[in-house]
Amino acid sequence: MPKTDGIDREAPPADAVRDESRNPTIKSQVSDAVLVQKRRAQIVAAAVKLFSVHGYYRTTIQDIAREAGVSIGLIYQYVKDKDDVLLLSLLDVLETYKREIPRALEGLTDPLVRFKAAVDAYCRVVDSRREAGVLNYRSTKSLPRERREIVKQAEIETNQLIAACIQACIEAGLFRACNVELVTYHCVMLAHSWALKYWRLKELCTLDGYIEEGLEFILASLLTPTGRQHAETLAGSR
Amino acid sequence: MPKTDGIDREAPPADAVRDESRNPTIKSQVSDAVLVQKRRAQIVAAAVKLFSVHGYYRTTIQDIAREAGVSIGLIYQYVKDKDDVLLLSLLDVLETYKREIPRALEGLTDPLVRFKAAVDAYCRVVDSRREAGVLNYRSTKSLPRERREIVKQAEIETNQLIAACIQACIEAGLFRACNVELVTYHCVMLAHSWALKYWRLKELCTLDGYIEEGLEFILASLLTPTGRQHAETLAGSR
Amino acid sequence: MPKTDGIDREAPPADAVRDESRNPTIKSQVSDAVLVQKRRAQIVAAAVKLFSVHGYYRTTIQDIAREAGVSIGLIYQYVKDKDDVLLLSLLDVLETYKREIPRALEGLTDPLVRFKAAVDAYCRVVDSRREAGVLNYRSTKSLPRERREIVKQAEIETNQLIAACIQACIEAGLFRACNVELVTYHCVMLAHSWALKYWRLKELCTLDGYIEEGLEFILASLLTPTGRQHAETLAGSR
Amino acid sequence: MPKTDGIDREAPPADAVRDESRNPTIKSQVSDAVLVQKRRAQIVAAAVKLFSVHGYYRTTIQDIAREAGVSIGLIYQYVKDKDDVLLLSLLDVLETYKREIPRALEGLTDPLVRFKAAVDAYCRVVDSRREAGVLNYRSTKSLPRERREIVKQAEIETNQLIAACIQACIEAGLFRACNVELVTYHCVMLAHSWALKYWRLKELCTLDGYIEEGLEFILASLLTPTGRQHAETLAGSR
DNA sequence: GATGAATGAGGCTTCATTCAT
DNA sequence: GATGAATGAAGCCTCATTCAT
Repeated sequence: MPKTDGIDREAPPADAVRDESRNPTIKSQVSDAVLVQKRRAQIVAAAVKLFSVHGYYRTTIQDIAREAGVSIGLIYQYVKDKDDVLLLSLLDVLETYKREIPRALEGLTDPLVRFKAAVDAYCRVVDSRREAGVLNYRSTKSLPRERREIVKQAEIETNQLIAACIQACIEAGLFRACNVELVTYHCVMLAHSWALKYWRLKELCTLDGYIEEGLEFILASLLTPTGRQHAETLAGSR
Repeated sequence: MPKTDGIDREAPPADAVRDESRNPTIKSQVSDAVLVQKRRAQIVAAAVKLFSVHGYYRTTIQDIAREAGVSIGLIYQYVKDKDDVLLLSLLDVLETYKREIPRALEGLTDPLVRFKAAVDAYCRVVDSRREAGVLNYRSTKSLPRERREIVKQAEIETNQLIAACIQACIEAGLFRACNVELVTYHCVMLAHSWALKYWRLKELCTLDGYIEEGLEFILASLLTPTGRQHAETLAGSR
Repeated sequence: MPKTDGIDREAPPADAVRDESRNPTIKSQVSDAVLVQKRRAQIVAAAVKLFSVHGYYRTTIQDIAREAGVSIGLIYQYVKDKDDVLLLSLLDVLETYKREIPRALEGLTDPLVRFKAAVDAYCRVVDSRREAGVLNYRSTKSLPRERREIVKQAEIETNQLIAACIQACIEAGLFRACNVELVTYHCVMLAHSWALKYWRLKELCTLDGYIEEGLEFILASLLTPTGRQHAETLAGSR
Repeated sequence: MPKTDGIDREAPPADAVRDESRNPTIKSQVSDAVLVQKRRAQIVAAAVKLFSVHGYYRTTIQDIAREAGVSIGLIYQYVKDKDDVLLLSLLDVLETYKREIPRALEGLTDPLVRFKAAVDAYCRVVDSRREAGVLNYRSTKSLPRERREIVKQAEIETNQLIAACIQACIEAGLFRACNVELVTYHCVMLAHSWALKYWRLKELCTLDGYIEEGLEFILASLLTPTGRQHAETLAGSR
């Protein structure tokens, strides 16, 4: 597990590894790597948008082609299946998480600050692509088992970003010893719930309020007396 | 049943209203109410099972008919649409929640005990129909808006069962003042998460451990000093 | 191998066995056996006609449906695949051979007469469904290996009808000892060639002439002196 | 009709005529004749191979391009159509026959020897390109009528090579008078059958045995008493 | 009330062909 | 001359729904 500030140094390699292990699974008939990148981005952008609104099954390849401004045939040069488009789409969303959380941590060193920033960032990325976030819950099961695993793996990797922050807090004596991955899930579900239950939550509080309240909830259980003091200091100096 | 101010007095009527407002939307060509009840149960049982495993779109009416041991034509005598079957199925799952939670509260009077029992029960019902629980997340959006509302309404009503317990604890001075419905969602998502992330959680802890840890998490934030004392007393007397 | 007059007594059972072993390979979603029989006959009749004229790949399921006067969907209730339709079609043609040759032998007892009648009948059935006969040569390879085997098996069984006649002639001392199955193929190809090369043969001779000349060709090589005498006696008494 | 040794003198012109009448129908966008020749050979070699194995319709232009080691676009510079590729492929096979049979006759003068050599050669070329030989039976009908005629014409020309030998035997008094072209077809089908029924024949005899037996079969019917004596003399002197 | 055969619109996917580079 | 990315018409097949028995 990374220490206080080693997190963002660890993440990129993990990212690279995932990418390496993922792209081979989806072969394109086109060899030009740059073009593949570009076209797939085009296709996925359209797909995520449509899948988010209408769901996987109600969205046709025709729809995606039209939205992306390309022909149906073109899609099939960059993708084997409609399933492929879904996989790419789901991964694209998870990718966003993995890109944005580290960005929010840049320059931050205090473990508690980093933890709060990470959860805050997670909630905000989810908010920024709310429908897309729900997509994972709706459609992952539409994938064949093997591909489902790829998605799960990507989720676990994103979770690591949070887990590392928690771990750092524990090691700094700010958090009590706890089941790190389980606590991570509490944080993850806090973020996801915002998207999953947005239809109701939006009537109960603002995103800011939601995050603040959620963090307090989590911290109440995790902070050690030392951690609590540290938190108050931070609050005071703000 | 909670005391305080009548929440439980609100629920049953709500139930009745929901039922009244629901069944009329799904008309059967068959008039004999008992038969309708029986046939629908048969159909829904098959549907929930298949939807849970294969998803809504991958399950055909033919599949459902075969699983239910009836003919295709029969299904269309008790249901207008494939959508109807989905709605009925989703409501059936929510129904279970609404049936089981009150059962777990029977005979309990202490507010804190009731709260814990409610959350515990919720987690356990969800666990008992894990796949079915996920179904709501996967397929609710496949429903036309109007019907989606019915499902949301049913969810809100289930939430009331938890909310009432929280409210009671607050009124008994055991919980701090809080946004009741928001906290309810924390509890609800605790239960739902068990199903949604079962693939990973099952490797991190047992259901018992999950519930216990989850409750502690929530209580850490909610209990007042009084509540904390009360909780310790309860633990001691156990 | 059947004796002089046992042939037609053996064929039917063989037929039955093949049928039993064939139908299970093609499952229908409809259970009513009579209806399946009727519908398949309808579909196959249309398919053979169209395949014969336009070939397998140029014929669409739509075409077949239209020709058969049924809907596309109906076809798929009696057949799994377009491949299935092809298999059924090919077998249907072979079936005709297996039905017509024994019919031509009914009541005939003299081995040489029977042999000539068998070859004659074969040539005439082929002529009666010329295009369909060619279909086997054009399209059998379009079938997956396993199904190709079924067709080959059916061909071998048809060949047995000829082979039995040859065998009987040998046993009666009319034909010299020879590689029965190989000679059978000469006879079979005589018949098939009429269809395969009809475009040219029809300008060289009539079917009657073709058969007569072909039989003479074959008999010239096979008849023993005894056989030759017997043949002349037959010719004289005619 | 050519005499004893005029055959190979006649063939080339016929060849040239056919070539003249064929190539114009298939226009290339490339003008350099040598290059056209080379590229087409490359394309056809790949096509024959793939068509033989997978059939015409299951083979894509992409497959052919890959097998030939050229681009898709290049193919369309040397060919108008996929149909064109098929025509070229079918003719290529027939070409082989027309090249190999005369080669087998080189230096032979005795009519009976020449006849046997011709049939023997035909059977052996067919054997050497068995799958390709079958291709003509499978795919000629996939061609539009006009082009089908070109293929038929090419077949008739190949037949002439055999017909000439038969004619020579008749004129030498070795064969009885007979319908030369019809008998030619018996010979042609003997050769073709080896490919068409190879799946079964290969289990009944060797190619050598097949040819020998086949020739005896044919000769039994054709040889005059003189011819028969001649044949025995040849056999004795061998 | 129950059945299940029949329908056909609509989706996914392939692949011959074109054309800009 | 050569390339291969792009196109989109067309085919196979599925499956919700109907209706005659």
